[in-house]
Amino acid sequence: MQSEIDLLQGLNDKQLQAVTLPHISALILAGAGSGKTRVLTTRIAWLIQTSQTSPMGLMAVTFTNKAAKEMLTRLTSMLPINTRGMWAGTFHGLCNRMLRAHYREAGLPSTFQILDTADQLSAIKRVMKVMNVDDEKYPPKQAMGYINGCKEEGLRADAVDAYDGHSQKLREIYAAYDQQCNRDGVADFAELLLRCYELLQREPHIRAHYQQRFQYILVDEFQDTNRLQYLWLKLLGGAHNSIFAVGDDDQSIYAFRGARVGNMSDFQRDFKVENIVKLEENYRSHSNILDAANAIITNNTNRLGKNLWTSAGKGEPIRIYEAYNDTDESQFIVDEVNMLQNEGVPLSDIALLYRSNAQSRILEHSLFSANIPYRVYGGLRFFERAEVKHALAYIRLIANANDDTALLRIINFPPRGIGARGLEQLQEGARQNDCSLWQAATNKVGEGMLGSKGLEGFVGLIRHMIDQTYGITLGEVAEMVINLSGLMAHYQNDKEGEDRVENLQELVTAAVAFSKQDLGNHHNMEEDADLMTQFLNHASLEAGDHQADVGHEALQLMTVHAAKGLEFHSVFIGGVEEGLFPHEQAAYENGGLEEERRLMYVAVTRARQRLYLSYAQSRMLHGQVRYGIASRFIDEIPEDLTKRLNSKPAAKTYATGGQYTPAKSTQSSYPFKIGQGVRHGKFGEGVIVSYEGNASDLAVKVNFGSAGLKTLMLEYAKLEKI
DNA sequence: TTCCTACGATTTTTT
DNA sequence: ATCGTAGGAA
Repeated sequence: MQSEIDLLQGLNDKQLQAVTLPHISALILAGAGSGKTRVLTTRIAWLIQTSQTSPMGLMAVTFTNKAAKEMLTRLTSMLPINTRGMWAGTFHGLCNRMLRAHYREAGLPSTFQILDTADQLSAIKRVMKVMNVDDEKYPPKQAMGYINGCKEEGLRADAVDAYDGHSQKLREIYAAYDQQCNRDGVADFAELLLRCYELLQREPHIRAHYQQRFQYILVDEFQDTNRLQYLWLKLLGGAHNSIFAVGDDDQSIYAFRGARVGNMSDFQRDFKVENIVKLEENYRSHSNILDAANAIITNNTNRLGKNLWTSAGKGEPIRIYEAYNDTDESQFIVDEVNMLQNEGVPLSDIALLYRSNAQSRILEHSLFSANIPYRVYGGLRFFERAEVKHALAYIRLIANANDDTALLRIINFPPRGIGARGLEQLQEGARQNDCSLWQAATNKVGEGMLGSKGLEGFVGLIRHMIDQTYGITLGEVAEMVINLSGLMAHYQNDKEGEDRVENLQELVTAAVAFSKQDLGNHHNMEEDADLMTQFLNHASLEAGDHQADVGHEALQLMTVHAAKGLEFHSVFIGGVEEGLFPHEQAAYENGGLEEERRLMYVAVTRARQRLYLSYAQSRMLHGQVRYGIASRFIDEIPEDLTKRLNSKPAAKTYATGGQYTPAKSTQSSYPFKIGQGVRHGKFGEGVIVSYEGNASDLAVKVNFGSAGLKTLMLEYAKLEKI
């Protein structure tokens, strides 16, 4: 057993202060690269080692499975404890666990399944169809956003305000959707949190149980919590427990999905936090990089206030490159990457960051031509792939035949002659008897209805599968399902189906691995759902990681969002242009620009040694040429921290691209930046949102608020800066 | 039932 | 440009 001294060794004063705080609620403002995870894990280790609590007496909450895993890994390297059974995980994972343990009180079947986003959307479409809602007027995606938004605010349909016909209809859809989920015995992601919150609120003895148990609650990335998550924490934190919240308001980049930075100040107020511990010493980057990051973020208002510093030297200047178009930009990046490689920097320690995924294509193209191995993060995760979801849907039906979402996914896949009419009859039957589609199907088959051969086959198949399941392992179940369902044969016959066949095999492997890993995991009988259900949960809650992990020897390409929490020797940020970064869409949103700036702050602070910023005078976007100017964020970096790799815009001629004429001087083409406030004779005051057209025929899109969004020819509009 | 075409949208993303 | 979806034709 290591001594306390060992545990605390090497911490700086602030870190030490944070780690050894007494049993009070505290807010740790942890800047980028300030050792946040270390503080969090050391705090846990210290609490346990000094016997202030046991591994069972605390709860640690994170946003991603990756963060949870890393925390536990580090913890076991500090203390020889078994972390299995510890309440450390994501909000969703922990809520799921509570709901499983108290499924009766929560009003859920013991085998309830979790809908991922795609499942949820199809469930909503289904409800809307039953309700005969015009999906032109109410796009299902929008309805989903509405429903999730409400749930994340902690509101059920009956508690939501509806002002007009439109919102009343949405509320109706919400109510009907919840009803359908209840009947199917399924819960979407937001439902896990809301139902758990309601459970704790409604059942005093359950609430008391957990409040007594979790005397210490630790929360990571607190700035990303939404309202419901905060309410949930508040409920669990109770009156006597301590919540140790770690976060960084400057790195809040998820407001668009409901994160409320305001939770940080609410927390201070509600939990009477006296001291905020600020971790400002950065162990990652040289000071030029940090100074640039500080200079950028200073332009935001309403910050809790924090300034990163380092004892490392100034380091290299920030390199800025102005490309004349996107091809030039990616070529520049390729050249520099080659140089870095020659200098001995491993490819996996170099990252190409961009604001939007669309930017990766051209980079990939250049990298491919230059034979540089790269890895792009993002896209579909393993458990989200169609073939995997199909196989899982069969398993879901075995676990809970009332799961209509699962049934609809595979009732006719692989094709077995159940077409639209047959399905409609089935749904009608289900509606009349107010039962699940499966029950309707068995009824129909039981009655010996004619003309439903396909249906008969399907019901027989599922029943057969259920029979087969008894007494075999999870891996064997997976194997049995992909074979009996015909999925495997279907993809084997498809000449494009090679990858899919592999993924199905991989699913069997995953199932086998899961049951092995799970063998040692049966401590707690009360929350011991059967293995199949656990595996399905695992598939929904951990669809696989989007974020980079142990890099193979490949260049790392990802969005800035995906780069949060990571660091690299060298970082390229591409497309640092007005309209792209900050993104033009952000100009519409309240506080959108500040979030973009925080995003830039996150991007900049990923670099240890070297940082490149590049922008292009023109770029292909949505099949059209767009002209851009350098992002305001570049202007916000003091000149003396930067080095222009090519001379400044003015009268530059481009030797590399003789066939192109450079765009006009940015000065004359773009009198206004995106986001600039303007006044118009007729429409009043507005904000420049984007540019359209080419340099000789330039139009601006201006958001005039009440007067709406207008596209104006710059030449005639007579706009005035305000 | 399957395949093709036309249309629309297209910031960021975890669970 | 390009991708996914929805709806119609073979």
